[in-house]
Amino acid sequence: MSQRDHAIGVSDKRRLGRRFFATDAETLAAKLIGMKLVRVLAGGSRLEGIVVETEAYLGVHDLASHAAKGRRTLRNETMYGRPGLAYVYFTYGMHHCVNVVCGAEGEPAAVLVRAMEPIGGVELMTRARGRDVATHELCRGPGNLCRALSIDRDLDGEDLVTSTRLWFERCKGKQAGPVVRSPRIGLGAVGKWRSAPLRWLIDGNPSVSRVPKAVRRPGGGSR
DNA sequence: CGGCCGATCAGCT
DNA sequence: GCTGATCGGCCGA
Repeated sequence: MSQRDHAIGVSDKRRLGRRFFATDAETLAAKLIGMKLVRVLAGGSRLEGIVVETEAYLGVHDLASHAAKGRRTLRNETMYGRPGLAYVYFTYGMHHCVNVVCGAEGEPAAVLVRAMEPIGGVELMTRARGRDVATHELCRGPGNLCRALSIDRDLDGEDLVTSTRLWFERCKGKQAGPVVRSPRIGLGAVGKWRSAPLRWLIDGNPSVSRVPKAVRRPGGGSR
């Protein structure tokens, strides 16, 4: 590993490379579950956690995608870039969301990182959230995750393969709970794309943003 | 320009 | 379950 990477603790062995991202959105959404996401702040502090929830946005034919029907603007330009770039957008006048661009360059596919279970830098994440929040809630939901990790449009276009500010690593260790699928969250009227099972999550993980009805446990209370 | 809407969240009923 | 907050982006006139 390079001197610079060594200085900030990047492990080239575990870090996900370009090849990992150069696949379709469904495959990547499934593969990212259980991976470690690392964020290093400007001051050098390291925040990290395990990805527990993702959503796939397939391409120009996916009417729920920002790039539906080939829509291409300044805002979503990154979606058309190389696999492994971070596509960060601002929405609802107050929230940011982070995606991983995948597929072939020129084809706008991406995976939205919806939730993460914090495993490092909890105090800094709590401070960034600016409110009293339980640890497992710090990165529960895409807006909360970006707030906790201080991710905004400044990181749009960041190359996760080479970045010293944001990247993914393979994570050894157990994954508590089976990976299940559900429809994506928060979509408008986009026909069949509203109900397509393009969301992946670890069933039973407390950092998942919303428990899908389809996998609610029999006898379990409402949530 | 004007107007509408959103890959959300928190707080209340 | 419902709704207000809050504003950049986008599209149509």
